[in-house]
Amino acid sequence: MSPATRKRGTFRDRAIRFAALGDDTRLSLVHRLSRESPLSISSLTAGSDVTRQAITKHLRVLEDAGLVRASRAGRESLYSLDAKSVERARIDLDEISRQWDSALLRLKAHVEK
Amino acid sequence: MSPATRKRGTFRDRAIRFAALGDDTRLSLVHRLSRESPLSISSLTAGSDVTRQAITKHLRVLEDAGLVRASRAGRESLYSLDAKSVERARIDLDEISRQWDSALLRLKAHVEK
DNA sequence: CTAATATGCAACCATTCGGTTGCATATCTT
DNA sequence: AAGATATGCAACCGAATGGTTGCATATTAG
Repeated sequence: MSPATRKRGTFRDRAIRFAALGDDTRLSLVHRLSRESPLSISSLTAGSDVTRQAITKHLRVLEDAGLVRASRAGRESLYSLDAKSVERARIDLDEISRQWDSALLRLKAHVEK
Repeated sequence: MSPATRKRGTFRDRAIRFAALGDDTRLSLVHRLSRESPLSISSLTAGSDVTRQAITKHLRVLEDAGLVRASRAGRESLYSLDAKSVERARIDLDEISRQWDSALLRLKAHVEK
């Protein structure tokens, strides 16, 4: 199933995003791309302690999660952050917080009754 | 290193939180706990399609990431969401978004100059 | 007391993951 | 054209993951 045809909002889809962020190398890539985009695979590899191939794989994971987009420019592959996808992850966390808050309110009301 | 003594804010620490959320079974546990806490392992297992042992392991992962806290009540282990930890994850995403926004502003300023 | 319930511990298994190395290919640069 | 640079592809490897089953133990209910 492609990202486009895949139904939105299942736990799996959301989990894939979080899983992509759930590795320190990838998280550091996301941070770099949030400060400067686009960046090539080589420049992303420079300043990392792993191989270019490892970085390539990580970028692929981020891309599959929709957190990052790639475009070819000559011999370089340039990666940019997809801010929308980061926002989607944030919204997921917001939902959890909201449900928690309202659960607390219900509990409080129940205790006071 | 215990969660308390571990230095805050490294990519690894943040990544561990996201990694804990990066599994659909665990994400669904977090969702349930955000609506109703505390819940026992048994009740969390009911309504899931995996074994109690699997759930136990997942809860342990969530607990190690600080997203959830356990307490014993008689023969039951009761798990609650730790809202602070969810908030911390949200803050991490906010930081990424903010850096992205300011990078965009810098780019815009540069182009207009 | 006895049976049922709730959990813990440990071993085991297949798959995924993060990483490497080696080689091929495409695109500049000179 | 030739060399340097940037990337892609594939095989391989050890460790971590997600899951199971079997058995032991503790607590509560009848």
